[in-house]
Amino acid sequence: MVVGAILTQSTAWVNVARALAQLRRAGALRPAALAALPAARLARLVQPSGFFRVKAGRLRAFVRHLVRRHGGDLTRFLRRPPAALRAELLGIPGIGPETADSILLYAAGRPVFVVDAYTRRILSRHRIVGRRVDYGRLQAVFMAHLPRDPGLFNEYHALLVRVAKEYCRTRPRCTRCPLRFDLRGRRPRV
DNA sequence: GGCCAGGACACCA
DNA sequence: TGGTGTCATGGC
Repeated sequence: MVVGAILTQSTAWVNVARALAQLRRAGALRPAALAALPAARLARLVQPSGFFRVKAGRLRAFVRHLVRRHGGDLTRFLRRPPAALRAELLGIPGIGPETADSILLYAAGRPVFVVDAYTRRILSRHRIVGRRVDYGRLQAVFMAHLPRDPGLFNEYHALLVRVAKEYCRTRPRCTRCPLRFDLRGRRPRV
């Protein structure tokens, strides 16, 4: 889950799955094995997920931190109090708010709502928040109005992604699509 | 061949 | 503080 959270940065999950399959075949999904992998070899394994040199560096930064600070014990690391774990994750190069929260929710099972480009896009298009709302404020909208249930946050986020993807998939040539604008926050094309 | 995709970060004004 | 470029592959 941690590796997937890093590899999925600005990348469709189907390509992340390819990289994960290669890592699994190489026996490189355990912290010790990942830490022992030469940078060039790791980069080749994660190549299908794009930005492979950057992501290989980020994976290495994470496992280096895990080994140095927690003896490579991922379970112990993930059992840290959520606020402390989040702060620690944000201190690792290449892990920002969304990646940290993905690890908290999906790997550590903590009730943290993950805000991604789809979440921002849907809420801003419904005028629930402004286009330039910062990550923390958008996250607070969900955290303040939903029960703090990891399973609920997990499914809620998954449904937002599904709705957005399905809407666009069924209307590939719809230039007036209300959801279709640049995920990086630039102006809509419509 | 162009466009775009479930971020993070450095750099600049 | 906000805007922009960079990282890079793969599907359409």
